[in-house]
Amino acid sequence: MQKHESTIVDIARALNLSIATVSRALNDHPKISEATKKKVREQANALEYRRNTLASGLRGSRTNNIGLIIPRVSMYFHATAITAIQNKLHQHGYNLIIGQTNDSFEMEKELASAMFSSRVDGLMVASTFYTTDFSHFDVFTRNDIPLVFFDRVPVDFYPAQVIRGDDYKGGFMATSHLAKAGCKTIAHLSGPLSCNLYKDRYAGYVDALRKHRLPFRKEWVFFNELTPENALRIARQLFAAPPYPDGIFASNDTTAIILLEHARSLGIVIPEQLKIVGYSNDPRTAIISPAITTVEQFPDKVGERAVDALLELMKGRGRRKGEVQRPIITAVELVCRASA
Amino acid sequence: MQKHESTIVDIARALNLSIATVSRALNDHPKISEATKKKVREQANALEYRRNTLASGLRGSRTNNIGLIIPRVSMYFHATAITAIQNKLHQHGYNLIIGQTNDSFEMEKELASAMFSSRVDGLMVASTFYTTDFSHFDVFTRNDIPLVFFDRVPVDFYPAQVIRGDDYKGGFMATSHLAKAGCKTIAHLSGPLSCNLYKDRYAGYVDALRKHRLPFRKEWVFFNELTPENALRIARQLFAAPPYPDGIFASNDTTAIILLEHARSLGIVIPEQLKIVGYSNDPRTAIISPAITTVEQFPDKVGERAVDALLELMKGRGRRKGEVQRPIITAVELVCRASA
DNA sequence: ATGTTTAATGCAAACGTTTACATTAAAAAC
DNA sequence: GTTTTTAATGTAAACGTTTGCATTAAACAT
Repeated sequence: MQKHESTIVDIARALNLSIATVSRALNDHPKISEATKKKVREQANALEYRRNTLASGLRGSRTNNIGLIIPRVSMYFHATAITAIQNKLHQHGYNLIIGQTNDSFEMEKELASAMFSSRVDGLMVASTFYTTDFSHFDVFTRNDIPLVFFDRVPVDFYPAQVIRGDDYKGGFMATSHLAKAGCKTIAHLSGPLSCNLYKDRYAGYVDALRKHRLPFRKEWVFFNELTPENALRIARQLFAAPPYPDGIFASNDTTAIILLEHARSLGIVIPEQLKIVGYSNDPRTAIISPAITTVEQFPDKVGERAVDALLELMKGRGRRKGEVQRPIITAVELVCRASA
Repeated sequence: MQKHESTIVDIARALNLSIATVSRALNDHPKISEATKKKVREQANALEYRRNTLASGLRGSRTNNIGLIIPRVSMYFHATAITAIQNKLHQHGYNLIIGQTNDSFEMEKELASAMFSSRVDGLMVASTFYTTDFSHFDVFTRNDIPLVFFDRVPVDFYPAQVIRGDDYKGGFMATSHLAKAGCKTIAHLSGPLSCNLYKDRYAGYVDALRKHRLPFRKEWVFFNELTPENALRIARQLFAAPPYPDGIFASNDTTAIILLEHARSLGIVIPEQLKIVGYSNDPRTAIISPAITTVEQFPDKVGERAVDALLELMKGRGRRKGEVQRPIITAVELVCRASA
């Protein structure tokens, strides 16, 4: 057996055909006779031939690889979205290259460059919390490579397709739910407003307060990154001394869980004395007791819509150059549980 | 500005140098003068040049891409492992290409082929539950492409590096813990024995029973795939009529959680009347009440060890051809909580 | 018979790098 | 002042495909 990976040249030699014919046969070109195609396919099998996608990508300027830049694959929302994305892309014959930023802006820049280097056919991005400058993606737009942002998207205008959940509505529903349940003093744990998610949820919170004629008090709103550490620190601060809030809208579930556990440890009874709403419908919220009311984002739908949008862009590539697409906003849903 | 992506040819033309010199300059070749390197780097920046990794991979037969084949990126263990893997690979200048099998054997074959096609420099695999034939990976071993299996690994001999947790010990510790806590009748929800994980945990279970002189009863051992549906079905079956088991060792946490919830709904008091131990230390086990005793597998360590092994293989590529590496077994730890 | 169409295949260039093997020019050695 | 060494750069082939443009041979039309 030959020692090197077999190529179409090997097949051509074995069958005494030209490499052009072999290439066409393998690509099911209409002008190649069925007999030849069959022979070629059989020989290819016998030699365990696999197309070298580097060579074919280089020549044909098409790699069938899609890049995905994402903060952390292990977060519930993203893990679920990835699954949907990968499945759908695979159906259409694409592979997925995943890069993880760990919410580092520098890493995001590096990854964008690396993705371009490997000539992905398209790129999907959920940016870091701190990305406000998106110019590292210019190389994609300039070279007309389809680019979609999903979930974490540019706050200011950037010429690329955007798919995101309806965070304003989510924030509004969550806060309204607390208000309707009788809460008078609703605190909000937001994240940095540089991120569209928190900005929109916060806006929903503010408007819901106004609608229900509840006071907005800035000492009950927090804008730190929603790490467990920060959550615990703020929980301590909130419950250091009365008056306590009687409702909390936390902009993510991890934070909601920590708040709940901390309040419980202080003997505060939930939902009687304190109501809590989280965001994302992380599996843990269903299991903790009392189970936490939260906002379902349908990460799989978001992922699928993002892929749809990307495929659409790839189809129309070249034509609609520079055309501005309007953002796609996906539905959210309040999941009512015992905590509120 | 030019319309096409810029290449080293563009740089060479702009500086009136040969493309060879430019290539060497960009690769920091020792024989190129500092002055030239500087000029080249500046021009590259100006033109927003990015190396085309297809071309360089084709020529140099090195892509800097590592493939990862995994059942589901959203499972806790794997999501965590991926994060560790990706971070560590990135430190060494590699990108990660992830393929998800959804535990389908057919998909695994397809993905293996696709990974080979894109000429990954190495491949990491956690196989499906049902993979017993590993011949679709032969193309890697035959072409001397580093291959490591982790977590879900071949049960029978296969000539590739293996990294796995100490599942036998995990099963043994879990069962012993129940026995020491006074359980006399310990059921075990295992998965299909075609998978090393379940096979080893089951073996640990059996040996622990023997050591503690407890009876083994085959009607209290189950080997179905550990889906939520199966878990619920078995839970109903176990508690349809007395005698009930007084301890259960579930081979995964999802199953343990469902058992716990079902038992609770029947009014069975945990841990007094029934003790439960799970496997994996899924975050949900810490949050449910009572919190579930489980086995920590340190997925990040497993991932890192797998990367270490892969990097090692890539270094020594060619030399130790055919040499058999012995499996690496990583530590596990019993996490004692209220459920047992 | 000769010209024309059609079907099947072949030739050779191109994609953007890397690298073995020159080549050149300047410096060093004699 | 010739030869030798050294440093810097250039030439051209190669990696494995794809594809525009032939070419060939057979089938058909005149």
